[in-house]
Amino acid sequence: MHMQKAPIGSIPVPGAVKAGRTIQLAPNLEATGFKMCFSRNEEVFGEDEPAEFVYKVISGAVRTTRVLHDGRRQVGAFHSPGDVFGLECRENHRCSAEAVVDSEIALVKRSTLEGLALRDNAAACELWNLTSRELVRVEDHTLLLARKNAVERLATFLLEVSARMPSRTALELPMSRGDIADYLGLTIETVSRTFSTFRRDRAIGLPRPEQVHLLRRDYLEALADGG
Amino acid sequence: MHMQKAPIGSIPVPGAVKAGRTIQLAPNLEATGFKMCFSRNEEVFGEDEPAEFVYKVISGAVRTTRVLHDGRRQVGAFHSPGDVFGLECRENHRCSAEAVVDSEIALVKRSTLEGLALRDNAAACELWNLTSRELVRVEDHTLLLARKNAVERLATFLLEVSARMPSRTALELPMSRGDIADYLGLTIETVSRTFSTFRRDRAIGLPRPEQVHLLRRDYLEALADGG
DNA sequence: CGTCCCCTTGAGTTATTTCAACACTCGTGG
DNA sequence: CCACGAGTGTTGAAATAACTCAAGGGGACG
Repeated sequence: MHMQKAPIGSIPVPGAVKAGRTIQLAPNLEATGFKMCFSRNEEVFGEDEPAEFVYKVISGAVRTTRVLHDGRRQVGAFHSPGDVFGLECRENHRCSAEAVVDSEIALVKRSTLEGLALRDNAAACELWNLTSRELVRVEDHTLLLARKNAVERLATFLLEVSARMPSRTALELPMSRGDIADYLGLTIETVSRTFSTFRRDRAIGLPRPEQVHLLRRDYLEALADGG
Repeated sequence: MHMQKAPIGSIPVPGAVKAGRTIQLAPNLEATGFKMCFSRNEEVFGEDEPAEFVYKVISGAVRTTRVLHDGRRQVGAFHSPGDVFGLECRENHRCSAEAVVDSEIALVKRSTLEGLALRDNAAACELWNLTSRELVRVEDHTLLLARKNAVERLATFLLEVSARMPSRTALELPMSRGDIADYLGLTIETVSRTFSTFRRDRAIGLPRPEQVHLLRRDYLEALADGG
């Protein structure tokens, strides 16, 4: 729909779009594409829009979301630099995607990839791999949503973020409490209260809402595994 | 582990294993495999076991489950005749699978499929497709688990089952209330009470616990979509 | 006929949500 | 420089959806 319009109209830095670049989506998967910049909370693509591109986070962070009719929202995933997202088997996107903070994102035409997959067997396997890994992540998340309580969910979340960070103990959370709540199937208040519980128990340091220090990783790990 | 032992030792009907059959896993994906019979609640494969085979339900029904350390269980999926399951990108299974009722299941060696995927591009795309469709299903399920209440969850479940049934209004549920509860992230009691609520509201008929008649599909659909 | 298993129902409990108030940060403009 | 307002996060108190515990019903089966 506005695939062509909104993103281009929203580039914070002129000249941020550079066509003809080679984008590496996976170890054995390169394709021609371009980069774009998205500002905080800007939509990368919307639910039900034609899935024309596949995306990769270069810098920043992206969330994918879905909403029920009455506005209840779910955040399906947070994507960090290096992550591929928007890879669909349907013609239309099944979720929307927004930049959590100002982000640089690489785009590759979906038709380019499909053509590649038909010719190049290694490419097809890489695409399968990307989808498989996403499936693993989502399945882990369903276990969290189905059977873990608030404390266990937040502990799992913090360790998940930590695993994708350069520093494993000093976390910088780019997303808001609301985003975390919608990711974990909780409310903002419960997330906030649980952060406070962890701080009171000296499991984390919380100098600022977005800065988390993991003081007792073992404590969080025990919680995350549901014991 | 007991991939070789337990299944073979558990065939209810002698001669149920027939080697050398051609199994059709998808429209353009056939491979040599064999069929086996599993009795009610018998394990098809266990969590963390080497993923040696890929499976397809011929008749009956299969559930995949995962458990937390303290025994809390989640049912990740119910598989009906025609469904492929156990297709993993890791070396080991990430969940266990059990027959919900006496079931006939086709097995294909994973290595056979991988060899096929490397040679045949159409086959690789079919495998990717299978994984993608599973991802779609699991993502829908996370929205249910994250943001729907008990009534909406059960309404969604009934419509989901109905969509895969020959008769769309007279459902025969092969799984127990406990299985449904673990699939929907609820307790047995809540599932049972919600069934009763639907019956009281004349949305379903419930002559026996496992027989459900959808009397007011529109009513259930409105609930399932969260409005 | 008794036992086992599953399902249902009731009553009381609890984790989480809801509603409400307040604190903090950060621009903006007087 | 300070006042102001918007946005975000925290905390308290009350409400509630779902859970837990407990009892009883109904088939299936030996």
